[in-house]
Amino acid sequence: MPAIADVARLAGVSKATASRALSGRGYVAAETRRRVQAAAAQIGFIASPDAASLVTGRTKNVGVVIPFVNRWFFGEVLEGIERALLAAGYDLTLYNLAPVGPERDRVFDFFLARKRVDAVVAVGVDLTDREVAVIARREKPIIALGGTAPGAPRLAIDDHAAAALATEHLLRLGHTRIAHLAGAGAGAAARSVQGQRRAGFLQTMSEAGLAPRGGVESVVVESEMSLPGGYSAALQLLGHPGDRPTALFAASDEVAFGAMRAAERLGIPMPSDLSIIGIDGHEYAELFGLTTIEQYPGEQGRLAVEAVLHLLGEGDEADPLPASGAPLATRLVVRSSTTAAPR
Amino acid sequence: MPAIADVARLAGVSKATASRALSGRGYVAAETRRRVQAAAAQIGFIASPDAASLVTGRTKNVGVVIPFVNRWFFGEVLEGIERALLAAGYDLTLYNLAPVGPERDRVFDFFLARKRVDAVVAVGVDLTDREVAVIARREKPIIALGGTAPGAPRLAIDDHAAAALATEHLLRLGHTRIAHLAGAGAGAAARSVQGQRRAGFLQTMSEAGLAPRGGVESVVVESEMSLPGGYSAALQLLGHPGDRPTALFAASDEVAFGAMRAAERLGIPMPSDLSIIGIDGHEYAELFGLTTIEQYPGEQGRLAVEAVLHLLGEGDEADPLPASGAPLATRLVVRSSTTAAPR
DNA sequence: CTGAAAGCGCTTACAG
DNA sequence: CTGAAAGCGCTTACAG
Repeated sequence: MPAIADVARLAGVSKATASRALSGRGYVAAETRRRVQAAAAQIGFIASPDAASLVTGRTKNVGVVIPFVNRWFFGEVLEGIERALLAAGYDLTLYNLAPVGPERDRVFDFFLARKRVDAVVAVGVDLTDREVAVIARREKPIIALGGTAPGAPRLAIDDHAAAALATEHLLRLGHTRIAHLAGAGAGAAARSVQGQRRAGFLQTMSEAGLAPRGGVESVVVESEMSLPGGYSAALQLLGHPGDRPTALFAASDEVAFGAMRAAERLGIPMPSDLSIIGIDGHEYAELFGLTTIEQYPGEQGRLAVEAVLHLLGEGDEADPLPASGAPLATRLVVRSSTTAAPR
Repeated sequence: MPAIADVARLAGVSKATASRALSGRGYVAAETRRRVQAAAAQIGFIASPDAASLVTGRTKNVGVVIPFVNRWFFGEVLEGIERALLAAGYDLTLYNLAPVGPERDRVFDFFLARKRVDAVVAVGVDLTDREVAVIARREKPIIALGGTAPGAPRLAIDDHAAAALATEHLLRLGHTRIAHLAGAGAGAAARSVQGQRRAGFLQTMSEAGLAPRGGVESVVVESEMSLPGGYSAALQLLGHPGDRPTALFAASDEVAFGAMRAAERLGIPMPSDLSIIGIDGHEYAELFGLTTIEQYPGEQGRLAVEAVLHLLGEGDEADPLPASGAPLATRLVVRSSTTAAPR
């Protein structure tokens, strides 16, 4: 492995000059720079990032904390982050951790407590004060995407508004018996993504004078935010004899797909007897004719990286923190899964 | 940020002793070790991995090259790798790169050419000789999982055998008009995963005396290995008037789901008029009643890490390279999507 | 069992 | 514009 000393020797300059010529920082005569670059290319020199980190204090590495990799939203976000980071010459260190458990503590107390990353972006996870403190103590910026991190900049869609919009869409179609397939923990964690969606639904319903007679539990069913989760929740909800809802607002498209599957299984004609709307804009949504509130996780990942780089002082210092404050883009896309309420 | 010198001072020992006490390498009196550990804990010292790498030459970091994150197989593998790496105290640096393109070159010529990772595991990607050489020159071991890397240890299921088994299953059910929904490039890249599956299908068919009259193109359709890919390929295949196949062997479960969707759309009753089998054991397979050849990507990821750690000399040197040579586990799981051929 | 010294491969003031 | 020197934070022979 050639070191910078080898380059310097070959180019007939000092290590300092070689370093300046290669990094582009500091003055170097054009001719000298060319000679150094040629020498580096000739022996295949590539600077050791670890050695550089040691003195600059910058690792050019960003940690990404994410609970899933194999759910559409998370996978898209991750790909978006990776693409943007790579383009900026940064590495991505992945911390894929279960929502709770000993692994999570280990990631925060050991992995992220070291000086291996310059910043962390937390995707779809609610960080505790303690977890934020661990990272803040190392003076590393945090960006929360989707989830929450107390005191950290947050990039997210307005989940409450998205849920309200989805619910409005169903109301306008004349539905009154509407149920919500919520994410697990929606009732308990009010500020979480699933909590906000549930709240947006309930508020819109009650503003329409449709407070549920049987209590909230009669119109909100929680399940894992996945296709199988939606399937089993919908199976219970729709299979129960009695006042079956005519419309379902699913907390995610994957949950909606599961619900569609359950309705098929139960022989409920769609959309005539059952309308379904989701949130996400999943890549399969078009194929399944699912009406949904689209969001753009790949782009969200890119924005998160932009914010991170800004916080790290890369690029134009003058620019404000991108997307700070304003909620991220969403769009209602109406397809065949929603129609007028049966009469 | 406390450094090891701070710990040493507080514990009243030298940096060398502090280092030995904390790392567990070298002799340290039990009492001294306790004192050092207490001091480290007191000031929240955690060794800088970069500084350690510089002298040990080990980064405790593994690079993962993977073309997708958001396809079931790849997502599962990634989670399996991450879990195993974390457990071993290693970081995972993600290189999610498009199958071809300038980004790919950049990853190999810059990112992986540096001394930032100890090893790389390449998932579902066929590395060129040049790419392997870049990494080998840095003396970093490579493990290929699913794809191929010339000269590197390979972990994979026997794709040819899996395809043969799937085809056999359909043949035994009396099907003779069987088509294969292959992955893109299956015909061109014989040694790739999709190429092997295609070959296994064709060989089994011809051994059964069922060489296609219309040429290979009449029974093999290539598409992207995704649900939408399978959908559009199957739509073409099944929508065409004439001798419609009675069974489909899809190169992956996601392709199979797409085909099921296409059949529904075309009003073809399943499984009575059309049997479908896939490969993967996708988490949705059970829900959709899909017969498939299961594989276990999470476990495969774990095995890949085991192999990497072994190559890096961690753990028992005596153990042989895990799973070297022998193909990884698969299992035929019969569900409702396959049945006897219509007569 | 412990410490002083050297060194891993860079970059950055500081002189000149 | 360039070089000598110091130093980032560790670990590892080498003495003792």
